[in-house]
Amino acid sequence: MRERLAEQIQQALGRLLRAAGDEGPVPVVAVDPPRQAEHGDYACNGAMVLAKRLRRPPREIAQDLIDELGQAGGLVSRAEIAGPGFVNLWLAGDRWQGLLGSLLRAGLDYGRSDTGKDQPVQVEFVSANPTGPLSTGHGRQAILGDCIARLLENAGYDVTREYYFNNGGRQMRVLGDSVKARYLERLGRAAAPPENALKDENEAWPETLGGLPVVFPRDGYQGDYIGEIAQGMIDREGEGLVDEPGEGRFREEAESTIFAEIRQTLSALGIDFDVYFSEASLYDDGKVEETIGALRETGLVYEEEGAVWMRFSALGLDRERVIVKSSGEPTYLLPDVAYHREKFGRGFAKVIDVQGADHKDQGPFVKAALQALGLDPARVEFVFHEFVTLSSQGETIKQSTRKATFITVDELLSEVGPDVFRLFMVQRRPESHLDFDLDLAREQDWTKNPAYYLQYAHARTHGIERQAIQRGVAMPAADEVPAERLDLPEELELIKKLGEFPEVALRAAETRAPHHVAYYLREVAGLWNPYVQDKNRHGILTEDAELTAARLGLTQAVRVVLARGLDLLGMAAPERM
RNA sequence: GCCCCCGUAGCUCAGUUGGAUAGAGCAUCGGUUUCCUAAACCGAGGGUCAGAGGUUCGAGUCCUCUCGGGGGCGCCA
Repeated sequence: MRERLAEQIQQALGRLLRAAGDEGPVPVVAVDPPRQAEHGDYACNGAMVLAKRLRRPPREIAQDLIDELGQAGGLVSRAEIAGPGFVNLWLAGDRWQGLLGSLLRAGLDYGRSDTGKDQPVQVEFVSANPTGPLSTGHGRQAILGDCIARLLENAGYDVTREYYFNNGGRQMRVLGDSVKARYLERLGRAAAPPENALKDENEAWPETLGGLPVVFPRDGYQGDYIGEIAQGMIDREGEGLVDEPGEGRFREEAESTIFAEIRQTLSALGIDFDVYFSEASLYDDGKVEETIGALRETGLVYEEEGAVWMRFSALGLDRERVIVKSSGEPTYLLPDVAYHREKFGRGFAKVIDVQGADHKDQGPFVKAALQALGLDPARVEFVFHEFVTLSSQGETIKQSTRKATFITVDELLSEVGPDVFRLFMVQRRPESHLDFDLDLAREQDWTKNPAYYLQYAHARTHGIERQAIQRGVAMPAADEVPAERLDLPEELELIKKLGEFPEVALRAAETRAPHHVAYYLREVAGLWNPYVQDKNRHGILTEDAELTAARLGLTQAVRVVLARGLDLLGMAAPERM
């Protein structure tokens, strides 16, 4: 409806320009729902945009525009000039009610679009290395990535969810060494480092303690889960592994155990990945070697101090980077470039990498390297999200990754459940810091907890239906809703709001910003809940059968939008609570 | 020192890609109601949009500078 109106306006503006002898292109003008309802259903700024080109006052042009627009094919019932030259437009009364019919006919397809037309898109997110349980920051990324994927699917894209994990390199060696150290400690063959030395990097680190060697790495992983993995190995293998290197069985055991737990956590969040991609496979398949070769051909690779560098300054960046260390081991950057080459090879039209703010600096280097390789860097898009803090009683809960005193996703989930978790994690725009208010999240009162507020609004539509059935009234079929009977201001406002859903979903997809959906749902629920509650003025189930059918139709429409919106956020839409 | 993000009500945050009188939740204070879900609904107060310039019909939004917070600037990932 908005498109049709905008089109009419563009054409009218074109006629105005040509009449004034201006053959230039017609500028695209805004046709937006204004903040204030008194300003009409839509407002257009076209007159002000054209003022300079036509060298006439905007209000005069606005009048011409209205004349030219006529009744716009019956779409518009009223048009007014306002303020500096806005044209406020009111749609013909039955247009909104008509919207209700088309919404109901679309049903659960309402709000879908084919913008993506089956284009393959990859969303890569979480990608945490299997060195420990998921932290709240990973949790945010998991929800953000999954919601972006859902939004893209809703827009018709063929989405692949991918998890890239780094299972080579130093971190994994340290992980294996940490487990082995705990293994030896538990067998009485090594001493645990003193607490104060673990907590404070400036404390002395003893070689031996009570006659036993201290083998735990200085930068080892300190979480309790490390000891549990070690204990598991003792239970199964006894002392048979004392001569096994940390890099071997210990590393493997830790990786597989931790990774299984991560997948379990993701599953509890309702997230399924299509592909788990291991960095190691890039080496096994020769992709890393291939990439070095290709980079060398760009002429931007050189050797210095025994390391292999790439001249990124020639690509407009502020410094050079090492791609292969003097030890012969590639840096993180190299397999990352190889990984993106591999992604491109899989034919994705677009590759979206969701990453934490600490990776912000890396994006440009990957893109520059791809460009140097003759690949289109615009096919990669980075979505960076800021960090998460937890607060309670107005105070921030202190967390430290190194000391493993951070709150895990699992711990949080055991308190608040996946739906609350998801909503809280997706309520902020990615580039804002996110303060997770534990007290509000734990709140059971549905009027206070924003997640329950949305879900209850949905459950209420079912509550009304149950009540209707009890009274022998059925929900009306989509084509049998006498929508013209819905003429209360709050009903029209609600219908108008429901009509925004497709635009909101599409915009959220295009801007990779699921929080828009969360805010929109709050608005819908914020209109719907009071409407239902205010039964003194208007019950849903009335003596008037026709009016009741109309209001049940509205109930159904609200249910569709809330159900679809909750689904875009990956939240359950319960029928009762 | 350089780069990126953020700064909006007491608190946590939105702000439709530059539109009209800047919004929501929580908290606070008042009023109504006892219901299709466990109490809900209505209303009020609260703002120099960090600050200063600039761009233009029009700036919370774009540009420059300053201040404050976070992140990054490694042959870590």
